Amino acid sequence: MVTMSDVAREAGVSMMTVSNVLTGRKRVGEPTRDRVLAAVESLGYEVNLTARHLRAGRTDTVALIVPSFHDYFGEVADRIAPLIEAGGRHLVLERTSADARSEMESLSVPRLQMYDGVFLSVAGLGRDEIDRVPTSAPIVLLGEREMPGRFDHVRLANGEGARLATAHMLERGSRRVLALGGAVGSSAGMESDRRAGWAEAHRAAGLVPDDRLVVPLPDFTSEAAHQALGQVLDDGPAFDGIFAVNDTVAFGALAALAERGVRVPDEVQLAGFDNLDVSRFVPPGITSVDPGYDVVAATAVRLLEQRMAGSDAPREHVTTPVSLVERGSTRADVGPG
Amino acid sequence: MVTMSDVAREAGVSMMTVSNVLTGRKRVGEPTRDRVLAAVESLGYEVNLTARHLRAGRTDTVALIVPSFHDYFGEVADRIAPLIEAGGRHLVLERTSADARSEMESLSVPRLQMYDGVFLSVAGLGRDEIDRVPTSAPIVLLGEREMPGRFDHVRLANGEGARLATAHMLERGSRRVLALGGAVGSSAGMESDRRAGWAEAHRAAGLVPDDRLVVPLPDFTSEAAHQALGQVLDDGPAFDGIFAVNDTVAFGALAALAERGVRVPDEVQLAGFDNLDVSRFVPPGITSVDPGYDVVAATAVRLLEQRMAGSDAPREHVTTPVSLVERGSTRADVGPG
DNA sequence: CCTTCCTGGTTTATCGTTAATCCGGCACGA
DNA sequence: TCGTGCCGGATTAACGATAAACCAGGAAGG
Repeated sequence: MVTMSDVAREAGVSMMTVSNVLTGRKRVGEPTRDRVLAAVESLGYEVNLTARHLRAGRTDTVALIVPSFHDYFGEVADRIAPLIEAGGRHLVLERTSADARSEMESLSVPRLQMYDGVFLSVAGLGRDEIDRVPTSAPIVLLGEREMPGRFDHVRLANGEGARLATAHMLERGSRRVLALGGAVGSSAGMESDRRAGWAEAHRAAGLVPDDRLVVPLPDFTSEAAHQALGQVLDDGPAFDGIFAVNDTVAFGALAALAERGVRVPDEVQLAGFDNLDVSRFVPPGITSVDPGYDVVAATAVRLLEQRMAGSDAPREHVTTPVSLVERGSTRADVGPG
Repeated sequence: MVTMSDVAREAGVSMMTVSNVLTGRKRVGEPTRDRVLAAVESLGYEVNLTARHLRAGRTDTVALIVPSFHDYFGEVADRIAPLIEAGGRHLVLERTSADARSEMESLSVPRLQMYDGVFLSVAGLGRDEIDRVPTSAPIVLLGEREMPGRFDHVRLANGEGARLATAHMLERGSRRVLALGGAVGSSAGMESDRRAGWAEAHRAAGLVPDDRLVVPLPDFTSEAAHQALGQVLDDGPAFDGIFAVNDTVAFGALAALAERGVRVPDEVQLAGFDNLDVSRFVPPGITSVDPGYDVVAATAVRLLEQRMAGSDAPREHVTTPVSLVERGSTRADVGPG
């Protein structure tokens, strides 16, 4: 590896002069600069960023650490990246998950400290892991869990989104809306928020939420939803609407319905959450709660940059608004039933 | 920031002893170890990875640098991550793209050298950028471009996949299969490979490929496909099958067909490429070419680890096999027409 | 009793870069 | 003529960790 001192020797100057030429932080005479540049060129020198980072005490890099790059977080990442770049920093992504050991690993404090700032999704994390993370580092939590106040936190208006979607289907004639992927217990997660919204919409419509309409899922995949809904269709309670906890789950539901010839939205209305790009195109178009990705991204970046700038203002917990995008999977008008 | 020397002072030992306790690389007496650990605990010391990396000359980190985290690369990333972790290293993702400046940025040699190894997708890159990358670093290219032999390279059997899908539809009664997202010119990219396979299937079936059936797209998004296919349906050549350059494009096509009441697969068969998870669930199930993600990932990781181990064996260019997954969007039997 | 070896630890030097300081000259104003 | 400044550049000293060499003291062996 060719280092700065090689260049310095080749050009007959000191290392500092090479550094100054390359960073432009101090004035260097024309002829000297030329000799340095020539040496750089001929030796093929490239600065060693690790060394620079050590010296500088920062990495100019921000990490987004999420359980999966798909769907929701993929969309968020796409929005955050340009904002971070605009701030002169660099964004990298890491996954939690894989196995438990490597989850600890990527959340280890030393690793977090390699970054000037971190967006951390707490979706799949235990409370213990989070409690081990020191408050000192600039960290913004993304996610739906109720979290200790120690960190800035951006979350969606999950309850409101679920309420919007469910109310919409109730308005359009549904009477028994399944909550697909709802949590039956009272765990403090995204799914319980969404379930609360589902229940609230029922009550607002003068209906009593029926717990048998809450269908839990082992995970929020299409496959799990496909299986579970198949079961319900075969020998579960009757229903005429589905609020899926997210769009991926909605696709699984769509497949189960199609297999049994159940027409959407005529017999069953369907709404999801996340408003994925593909949801717009999958016939008949999946009605979905839009998380307002741009706002989520902008808010998260604002909080993080504030923290990276050294602010010790009180932590903020921001809930960003959501909206309902109506498509063909729910009825445009109140149906006959 | 609390450093190792703080710990050493607190414990009344030398820095090396602290280091040895923490890394376990040398034996340390029981009472000394206890004092060190106590000091670590009380000061909240955490090792500085940047410094360790500088000293060690490696980062134990591998990067996957791709144009987007969606779809194909999202799937690949999911498969590569555990394999890299299993090798005791850490995987991070970066995006090329954003703007041109930051594209250069993330591909700059200094940045690449921060990683022990790099998977690089050349999808959106100019030849110039690639030529600037030195061969010395362990780099495995992922992608469909014809690339200089300087790098290890994993690519899909694109032509074969397109041929499989097209032949399948021709067998099942289609006579005029659209190539949606094919390149009309002879640019050396994935789309031209796929188009070649499309043409070959036609010839093998005794048909003359009709260039008017090749529909170029500005980009491979659902929206672009939706627009373009709408145009074709309104006043383009007649067709009874669609080979979409990827599944995302296929979704756009599906929407355009549905809007006009064209039945799939009865009137038009549809096949895509990538076999995304969702393609299995979107009614009627999208027939798709499966890229064999596991093989792609395993091959790429094998090549990179070889290179990281210092091998200077000749570069390998591996083409991994694909397979066709038949679903409801193509006909199970030859139809009446 | 002296050499040899081991144990548990310290000292020294270095990874590659850069902030801060220092220094020799030359120009310029008083 | 002598400060006073400035300019271009060199020296010094870190950033935080660790490999390698070194060393004190006791045990073992002859």
